[in-house]
Amino acid sequence: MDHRALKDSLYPHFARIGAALASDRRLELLNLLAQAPRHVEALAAESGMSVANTSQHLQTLKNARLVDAHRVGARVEYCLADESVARLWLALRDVGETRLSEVADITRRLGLNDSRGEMVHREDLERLSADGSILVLDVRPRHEQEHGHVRGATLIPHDELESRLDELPRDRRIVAYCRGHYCLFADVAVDLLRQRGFDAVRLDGGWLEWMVEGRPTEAATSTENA
Amino acid sequence: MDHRALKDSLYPHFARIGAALASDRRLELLNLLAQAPRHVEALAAESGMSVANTSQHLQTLKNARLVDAHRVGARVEYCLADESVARLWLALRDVGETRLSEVADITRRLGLNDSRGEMVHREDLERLSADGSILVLDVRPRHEQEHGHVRGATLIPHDELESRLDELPRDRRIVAYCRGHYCLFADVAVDLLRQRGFDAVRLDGGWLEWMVEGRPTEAATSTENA
DNA sequence: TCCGTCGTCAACTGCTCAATTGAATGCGTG
DNA sequence: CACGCATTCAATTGAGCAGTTGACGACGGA
Repeated sequence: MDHRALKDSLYPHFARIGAALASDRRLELLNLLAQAPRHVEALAAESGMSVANTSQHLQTLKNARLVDAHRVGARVEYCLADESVARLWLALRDVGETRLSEVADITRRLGLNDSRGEMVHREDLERLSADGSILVLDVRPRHEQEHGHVRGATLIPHDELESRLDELPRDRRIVAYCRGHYCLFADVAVDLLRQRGFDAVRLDGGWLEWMVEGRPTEAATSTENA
Repeated sequence: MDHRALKDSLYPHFARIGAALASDRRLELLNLLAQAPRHVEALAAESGMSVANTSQHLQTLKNARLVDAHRVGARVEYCLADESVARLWLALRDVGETRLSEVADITRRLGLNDSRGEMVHREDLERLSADGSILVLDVRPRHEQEHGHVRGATLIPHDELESRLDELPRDRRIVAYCRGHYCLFADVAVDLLRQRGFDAVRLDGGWLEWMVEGRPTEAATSTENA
């Protein structure tokens, strides 16, 4: 039956997506783009690749329809195509975490477990933030904050934190977050804040997990997404 | 900082998983294994590959920790490693459906849209089944049914359906399901049942989607998973 | 309008992977 | 204890991808 033939013609298309995910460089680019759109040169700098190589990988991702590109003045800005792509990347990471022992080893050596006992979970954050018992602190780089952040969060990039401590309250717990599971900005921030006498913990996960779960967000100054 | 180096050493591991997903043959094997465990020869037959080739691809999947293998008598049975792998495969399919126009084209030519207006959604099925207003019918191959099925479903493999129509009620709606989104068993079954005067519709999705969402299931005769 | 900058394309090399064939391994059975 | 079957391994071929270098194209600013 040709139904069979048609159905089998689907798999090569899905395999195209798999092929796009088969390179560590491209996954790194996807991870960066999951935080905020960026132009090629920035992606090259942040990933440590040559511009030409970065461009090639971006073409591959674009052909697999995982990212979109559009010109902004002289530059070309790339962004994640869709929230389903972010979910795919999280699903891939989840399989790696649960199934690849090497990933668990590296995670342990990153010290990501040390503070595990003291994390606030995402489902609790909205309530705690709403009743004013905590302050939510975003310590990601500025342009990622501007592209979108947890609704109501205070925005202080990690490299400005030390000089802006006077903006933070000493009578409330501070919950810091950054890009996501493997990002250390929030851990570093929590360490600093504690040394200075603040009551600080990090959020379980980060912007990526928050957004994919459809929790309330806002961008720059205007509000979106109830 | 070596934190950076450690973090970057994660990506190659995730890319291993991506590489395992980069072949249409392997995705077909994964899709089959997502229904029920199988031995190599059965997988080779169902996928139309040589046994040696099938075995090689299974090794690749096993090295990426996406499937597990264990001996059963003279044979080696392969099964999906984890439910997170099923979620990954669904996430991949979802990106393909929303982003690849070719996939949408093929889906349309499969006629999967024709009956879309008449599908029962998964979140409604439990309720309808519990209060006895419908009968849930599983038309997948027998050994897939035995490995697990929707709790309370009636099990009639598609190739036995015509000869077992007397087991089905004429005073209740029948909701048929099969493997999942791209599987046609349920569509064929619904057509047949309607020709014979039954009130039949198909379920939106199938076993794969049902299981991944954690809905009630049972295996063979014994019950599990509340 | 011309120049400088940003990004892409083309060509090339080294490597990895898919599939085939044929041989070897390991298990259950007689 | 050896035979037979299911599966895996080894070796080979051809195709395809990663990364570099250098040239080209497109846009904004002066």
